Amino acid sequence: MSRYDERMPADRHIPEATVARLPVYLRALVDLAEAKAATISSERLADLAGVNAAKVRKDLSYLGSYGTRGVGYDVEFLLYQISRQLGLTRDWPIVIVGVGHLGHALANYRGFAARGYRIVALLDADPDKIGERLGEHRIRHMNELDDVVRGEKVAIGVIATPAVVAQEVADRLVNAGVSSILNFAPTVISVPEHVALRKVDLSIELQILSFYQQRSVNGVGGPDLAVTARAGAPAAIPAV
Amino acid sequence: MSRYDERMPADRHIPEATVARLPVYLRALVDLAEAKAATISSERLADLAGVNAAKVRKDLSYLGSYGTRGVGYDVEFLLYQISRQLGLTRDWPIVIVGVGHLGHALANYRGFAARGYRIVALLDADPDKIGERLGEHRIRHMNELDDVVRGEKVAIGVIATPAVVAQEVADRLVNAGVSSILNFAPTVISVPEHVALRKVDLSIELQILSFYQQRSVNGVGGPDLAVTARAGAPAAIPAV
DNA sequence: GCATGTGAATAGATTCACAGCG
DNA sequence: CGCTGTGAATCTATTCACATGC
Repeated sequence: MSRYDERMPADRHIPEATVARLPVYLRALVDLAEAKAATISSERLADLAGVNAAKVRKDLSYLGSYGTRGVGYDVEFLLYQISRQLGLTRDWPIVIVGVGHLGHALANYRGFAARGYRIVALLDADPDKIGERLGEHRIRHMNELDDVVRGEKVAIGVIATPAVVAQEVADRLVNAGVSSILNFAPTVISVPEHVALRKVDLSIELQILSFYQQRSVNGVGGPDLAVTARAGAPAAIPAV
Repeated sequence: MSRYDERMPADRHIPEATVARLPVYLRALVDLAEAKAATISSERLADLAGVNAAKVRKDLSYLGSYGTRGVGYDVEFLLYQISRQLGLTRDWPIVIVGVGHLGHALANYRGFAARGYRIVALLDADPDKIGERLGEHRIRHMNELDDVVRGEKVAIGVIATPAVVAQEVADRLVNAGVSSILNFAPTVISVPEHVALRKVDLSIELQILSFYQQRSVNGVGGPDLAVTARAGAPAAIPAV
């Protein structure tokens, strides 16, 4: 803490596109910190994040004037600021609903715990799965959803069920008090305005690729999906 | 075929944001076709896709003038046109590299086969896994990557390895001739210009949610992540 | 009459280019 | 001098609103 409260919050409005890139910068900063780098320039951070330097500077400027002209950004300081913005300085209890292959993968994903996302329950509707152990969790029945969410003050729900039940699960999560949902089910779900929703859809990503693939074969002007060379990188992940 | 060649291709430039929505429209159309709907208005399709009607019309207009004023769009016809644009009328051999929990989930994901994405090989570097059966596949060793890609004319590679080896795998895929990559490894990878790249990053999505979650708790203006309202919760029809 | 298709208007994101400052 | 921070310019996407045509 100590040295980090010198400068203050800065609650400007941060553009959505910027928010989506903060986790990428964060990851690069974690690597840099591990490599004992003290400072980093926008140029180099841009390389690591696969974007260009102007974008890095503009993005970071929304958080505040955290750099030093002629020098760059202090790695530890920036790391802390971005973590704080992303809410990673606190603990986020989450539930995963649907423990099929994907649910399994999510439950085992180490990137969650590492960032403060603590799985408090794995829920499934299949009686055969109830009780099954998975890491440090036992799979519990869907009808415990309400108790778990309320009891553990779960704010984020992850849906990894089949498409048919996804909307129903979303409704139950929202009713129980969840206010952010990450949906992996391959279907559109709708939630009330006050609930934040993001989706991850595997087959959609492939379809986007085959669109451009096909185009490039046909010689019709390619996309700008490709990376700028061997340095800059990924393209925009469209809205959702 | 027959009736579908009446009108022609229309190779306008299609905006990236539009391309990303076509698979969503497609899924809605598949459901509609199964439900025997003959035509669909932009209004209703918008509901099913979770967007607004103006966007649907603008998006579809990039493909051509495929609707009928006063009536709407012919479901089957539009279904075909979008499939064609997305390259789903052909077969896409893909390889999945990295068969951990996520790779398993991907290998078992039914949405791939359904759309013409045919898994031709599952590759892993871990000797213990080689030979293991998984659905109709045996896991093969990474060093067969080149042969498989060339032999089966694989255009799309899926990376589901740990972050540390992702760049190396990407390089090998590109060298072998793959020209589209879907990256699930939690790291930025870079590829040559002519290769299309998309990424799916689970922990980034959670971080984006906790950003907004935190903001809403603090009362700082929320995002527009949430869906329009409670409007059209799609009809329950499995598929996709 | 009714829903599409589309120019025009608006909003949002990216990039440029350079002043400002350590 | 070097690198940040940021207005201004540009590019992309969304939304509006209505003429168009079945």
